[in-house]
Amino acid sequence: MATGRTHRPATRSRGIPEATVARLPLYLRALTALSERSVPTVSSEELAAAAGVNSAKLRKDFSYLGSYGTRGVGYDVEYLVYQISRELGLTQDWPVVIVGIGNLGAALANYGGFASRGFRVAALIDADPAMAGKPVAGLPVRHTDELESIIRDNGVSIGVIATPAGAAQQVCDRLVTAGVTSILNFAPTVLSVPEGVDVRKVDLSIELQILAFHEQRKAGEETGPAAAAASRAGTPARTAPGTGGGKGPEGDVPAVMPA
Amino acid sequence: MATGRTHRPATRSRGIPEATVARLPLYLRALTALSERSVPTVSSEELAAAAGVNSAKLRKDFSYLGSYGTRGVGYDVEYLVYQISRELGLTQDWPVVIVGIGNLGAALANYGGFASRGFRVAALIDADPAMAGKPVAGLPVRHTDELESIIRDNGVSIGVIATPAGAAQQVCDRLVTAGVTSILNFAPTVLSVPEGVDVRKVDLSIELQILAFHEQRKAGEETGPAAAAASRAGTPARTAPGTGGGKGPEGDVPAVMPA
DNA sequence: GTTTGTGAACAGTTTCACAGCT
DNA sequence: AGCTGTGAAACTGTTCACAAAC
Repeated sequence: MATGRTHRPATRSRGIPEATVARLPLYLRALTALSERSVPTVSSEELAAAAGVNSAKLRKDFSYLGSYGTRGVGYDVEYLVYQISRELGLTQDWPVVIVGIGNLGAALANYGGFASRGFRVAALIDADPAMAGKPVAGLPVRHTDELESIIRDNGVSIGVIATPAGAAQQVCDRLVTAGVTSILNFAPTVLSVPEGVDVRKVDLSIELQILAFHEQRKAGEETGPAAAAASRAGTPARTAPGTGGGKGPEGDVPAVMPA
Repeated sequence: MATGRTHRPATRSRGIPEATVARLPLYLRALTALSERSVPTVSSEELAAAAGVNSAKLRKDFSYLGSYGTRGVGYDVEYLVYQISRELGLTQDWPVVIVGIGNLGAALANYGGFASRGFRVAALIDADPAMAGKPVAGLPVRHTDELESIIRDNGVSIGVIATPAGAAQQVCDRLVTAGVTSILNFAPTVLSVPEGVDVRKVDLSIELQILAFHEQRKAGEETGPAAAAASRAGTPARTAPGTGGGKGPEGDVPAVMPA
C-alpha cells in the first residue's frame, strides 16, 4: 500500500482560508488593471464588481490579510497590489518547468499570464528526442533525460505536467524526487505524491461534464426565464452565474492578452 | 444585488450538492478504468482510493444519487458507470464548438477526453481568415462569420472560449445570442452573461498563483514531517511572517507604495 | 464477517447587518 | 455623509460512527 499517501489539505496556512487564497489572484488581476489605468483608490463595491464577487466577501477576504483599507474612502490600489502580491509570494521569482510539449504544453509556454506575474519558464521538457532543441515560445525544448539537472540547476520548485495521462505519474515522481514540491497537473490522472507536495489539477473534461450536468437540468426543467439575451445592450449587465456556477471562484478581470 | 434582498430560490429541485457534482466525473473516470479491466464490483474504499477521495465522502456522494450499492459487497461497476453517466447527462450527445484555434484551441480540439465522453466537437471557429479551411484535429477551421449558423444548425448549447482575453466577451455575447447556454472560458476575463447561462472558468495563472502561495508557506516554516527537499539551494524565499502577532498593518510591511 | 447508507457532529464559507472610523 | 471591518447567523460541505443489510 505504498500509494496510500496522496492529497493535501494544506490548510496549515497561517490563518488565511483556502477559499480566500483562491480569490486573491482574482483581486490582483482586477487591481492590476486599475493600476494600469492609474486609478488611485477603489471601493470594495467597485473592486468586487470588477472581480466578479460580492463586496461583503471581498471585504472579509481582505480582513484576513490585515486592515489595508480606509473607512469612508476605500483601498489604495498600489498598496493593495503590493500586499496581495506579497501574500501570494509573487514578489519573488518562481522558476517553473513545463513537462510535455504537445499542443497543450506549447499553449502553456506561450501563455503570457505565465511570465507576467512572478513566474518564469525555466525550461520546456519533452520525452520525444525529435523535439529536443526545437524552439517553442523562444525556448529550446530539452529532453527528459535532463529533467533532474534542470530542476536542480534552476532551483525549480513548481512543475507543470502536460503529458499524456500514461506518463504523468512517472514524470511526477521524477519531479518530486528532484525537488519539486508544487505541481500543476493537466493530465487526467490522480497523482500520488508524498506528504508536503501540493498538487492542483486542471481537468478539461471534468469541467465539461459539470457543464453538461447543469445543461441537462436546464433542458429538463423549463422553468427557466427563457433568458433571451436581453441585457448588455447599453449597460454592462452584470449577472451572477445563477443556476450553478459552482465551487471555484467566478470571474476574472480584463488584463493583458495572452499571445 | 445592490440593495434589495432578492432571495432567489435557486434551489428548487431535489438537488445534488455542487461539490458532489464536481466529483462525479472523477468517480466516473475511475469506474471506467475498472470497467475496462472487467472488474465486476468495487468497494467504496477501493473506488475512493482510485479517485483520490476518502470513502466516507464517496458514499455520501453516492447516497445523493440513490442506493446503488450492495451492503457487504460493494458497487456494481457497470451499473454505477451507467447511473453516473446518466446523472451527468452523458448518455446524450453534446455538440460543442471551440472558438479561438490558437495553441490552446488546437490542444483542446486534439484532446481525446473531449470526444470520448458524450462530447462531440461540432466545429472549430477562428477569427483569422488565414486559418479558415485549415484542418485541425481532422476538422476544417471555420470563420467566425459562420458562428451563428453553425450553432443553430448543430443545436450547440456548449461553447468553449479559447480566444485572447480581448475577444472573449464579444465571442461570448455572440455564442449566447445564438443559443449557447453553457460556456467554458479559458480566457482570463470576467464574462458577463444573462441569467440562465452557466460559465465555468479555467485559469492557468490563478492556479499557479495558488501554488505559489503554498510554496511560499512551505519555504517559510518547515512544518512537521516532510521537510525533505524543501530546502535546496536556489529557492530560499524569505520567511513569511504571515499574520504573526496580529493583523496590524505594520510588522514587516515596508511602508511602500502609497506615497 | 463485510460494507453500505445516513443521521449527527463538526468544519469551512458566505452573507448579513451594523458599529466604528474617516 | 460614506465605507471598511467584523461578529453573528445562515448555509454548504466533510467526517464520524454505527445501525441495517447482505
